[in-house]
Amino acid sequence: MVDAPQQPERISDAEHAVMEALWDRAPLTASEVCDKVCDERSWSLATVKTLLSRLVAKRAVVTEPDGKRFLYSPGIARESYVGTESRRLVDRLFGGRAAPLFAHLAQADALTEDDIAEIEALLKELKS
Amino acid sequence: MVDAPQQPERISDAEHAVMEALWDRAPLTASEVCDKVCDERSWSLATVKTLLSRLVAKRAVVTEPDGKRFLYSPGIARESYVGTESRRLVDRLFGGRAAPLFAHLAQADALTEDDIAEIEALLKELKS
DNA sequence: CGTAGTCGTTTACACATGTAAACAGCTAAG
DNA sequence: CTTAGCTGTTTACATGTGTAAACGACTACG
Repeated sequence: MVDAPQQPERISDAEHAVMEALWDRAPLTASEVCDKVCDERSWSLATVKTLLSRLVAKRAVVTEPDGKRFLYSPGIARESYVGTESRRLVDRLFGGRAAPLFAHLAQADALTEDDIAEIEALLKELKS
Repeated sequence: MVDAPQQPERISDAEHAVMEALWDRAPLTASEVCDKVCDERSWSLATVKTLLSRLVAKRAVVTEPDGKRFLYSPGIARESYVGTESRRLVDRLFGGRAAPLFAHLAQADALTEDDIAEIEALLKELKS
């Protein structure tokens, strides 16, 4: 084990868009990834290739050879990424407590009727 | 009005630490800010001065002359910053909906008993 | 009156990020 | 066989960020 712990390296905004494409469907080739993201963000294929390389370097994306080219797949679960990022925000802005975040969203009218209903349901489940 | 809309410029991680100091108490001099943050992050006064300048440039911090030096105060409300950042996260990771964020926190055991109780109370209030 | 300390400002420099062109290798079509 | 078209890799360059030293102005102590 030369490489053991490997705390998750930070994924940038642009890189994140690429990850989303791969989380949605994988494995994909570089140009397939581009097809999925390039119109939205108006990137060139070159840009996507750079981002993919960087993600591979960070081990956030893994490759598998397919003939002469590569197929790219996520190297980390979306769950895990979302977890780290949410935790980061809650720690930085709400002292690590989730309730103040919730309070803030409520106060900012960021909660729809549906949100409220769903959260209520989840709460009920948590107490069972 | 030369300058009207001014969408909030991004505040970096290090800058954020300085903002927290000023949100906690203001106005402060540069070295007072340093006193509050420099041990935690082991920064030099020089670093704090740089961060303050950048924040002033971004208009996230405002200055008021006090004799020969400046007193620094937040130029944006913490509320507002927290709002933007929370929104960013919810948009990027949860499709703009708050319920999935909540679901995620619940599933990741990031909710304490107290959180749950508080959220329940808030929900009750929302429905009144 | 010099000089040590304290301000804010300028300059510095390495690394991250956004964005992409250039290049080298290979394959498929003429 | 040449060449157009894909690959992935290398190189590029501007801007942002973390971190700080250097500098110039001023004040207060000796």
